[in-house]
Amino acid sequence: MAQPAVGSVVETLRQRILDGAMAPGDRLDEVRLGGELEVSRNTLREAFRVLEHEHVIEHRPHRGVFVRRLTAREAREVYAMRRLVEPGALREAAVRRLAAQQLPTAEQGPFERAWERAVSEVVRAVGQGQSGVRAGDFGAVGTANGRFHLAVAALSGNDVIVRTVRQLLTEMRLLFLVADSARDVHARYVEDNRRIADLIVAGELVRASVAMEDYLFRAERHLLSDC
Amino acid sequence: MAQPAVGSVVETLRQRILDGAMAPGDRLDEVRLGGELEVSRNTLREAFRVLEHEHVIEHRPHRGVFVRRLTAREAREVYAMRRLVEPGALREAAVRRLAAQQLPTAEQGPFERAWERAVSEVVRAVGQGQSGVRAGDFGAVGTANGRFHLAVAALSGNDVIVRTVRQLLTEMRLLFLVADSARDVHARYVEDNRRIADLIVAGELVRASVAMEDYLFRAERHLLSDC
DNA sequence: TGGCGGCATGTTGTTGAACAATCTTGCTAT
DNA sequence: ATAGCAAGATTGTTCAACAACATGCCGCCA
Repeated sequence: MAQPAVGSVVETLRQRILDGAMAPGDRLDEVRLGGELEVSRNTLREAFRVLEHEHVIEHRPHRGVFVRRLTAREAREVYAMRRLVEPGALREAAVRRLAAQQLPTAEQGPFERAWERAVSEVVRAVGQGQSGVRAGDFGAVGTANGRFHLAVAALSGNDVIVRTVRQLLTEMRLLFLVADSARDVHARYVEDNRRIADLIVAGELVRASVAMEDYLFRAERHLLSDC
Repeated sequence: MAQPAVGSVVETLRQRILDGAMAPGDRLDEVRLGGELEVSRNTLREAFRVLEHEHVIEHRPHRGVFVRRLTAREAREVYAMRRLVEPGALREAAVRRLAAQQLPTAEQGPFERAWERAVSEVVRAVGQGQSGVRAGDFGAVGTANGRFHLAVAALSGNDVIVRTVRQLLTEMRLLFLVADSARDVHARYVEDNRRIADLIVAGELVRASVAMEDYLFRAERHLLSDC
């Protein structure tokens, strides 16, 4: 019991589902899964409660839990939400930076170091996406894309925003499981990510915000065109 | 077992906590609470997992679960998020209405009816707030305020937005448990709610969006001035 | 007197078996 | 073919037990 069991069960199941090991609509049998993961039904059920609240699974009383199946409508809703939060996070980052410049010079150093670290994570995610495209590894491209958007959200310095974006990105992965275009939809936008990252590095955060909104509009149209 | 037990335990505990029956920092003892609510420890633990994910309680491994204590920083973060989402929901509502006007006339009727219902819920919440103020019932004012903001979010027609706002409002109630100004902070803004509702009724959704953002800025300053 | 290690105690973490409640399936009788 | 029913399977919940961990107390040593 190095790590509490429920936590690792949650991680295992989430990864299995988001990696496509189980298809949307599949039922998760308590006794079978319990035997497979070597945990009791009670522990498994605690994990189910967490995943249900993450919207990864759906709980139908007395019927079991199922891998969530997202509708086209939900896809539109998630994108609409992302258009509010992600560009907003960049505007938040902009005012945060402005505010930092009016701090006593003693406190500007630590802030600047934290800022550079956050920006470098954005740049790193873009790099991973690019090398993923070159290697033809679309799974890696998808992972890198998630890291990019999470890193951008983190620029806001706002944990509430970050955890909301993380939630939305999880639901996006659920979406890509059923979308035919999932294979190349990420790859197609690696260049967009780079452009946004360039603006961030240049300190042009408001322009980055606009570019992000534009990207989200196009990505939504692209994805919804085939599902 | 008319209703599955876990669900009602979650509701009971959430209500108890948000009504102030337990103070932030209090520990929730598994065996004591289990005896009190007449459920087993396992059932109670499932409920804890849900409430933890709602950020109502905090789980410290091997130590127990505690009523969440929000910091001033988290308060700022929640307000920053609300400033992104709630005005955004009103802008979403604006484009949704514009789009509906270009629908075939056959489908405009149902949309218009649903819209009127949603608007009337906003107006009703304002009325409840006003009568709460007249009666001096601050608890009712707080409840009405929550209903108002949730109803405004619902105008977007976006469930993802609605559930995010619901989550944020829950955390707000946790905030008001410790803020001295909680008593009158809601009452002070009932007039703001009415003004926003008037704009919504008049179809001036973009102006309502701006008024909402302004309101959230002032409410944040007011609340943070004493905590 | 003032820490410091270590045991006693209480609480959480997890299990497995048990049973009730509910859903599903397939059969039967019409 | 279909309505209704019986049998089987699965979920919902409880209980008792024990392992793992945290905390506080007590005496020990300096």
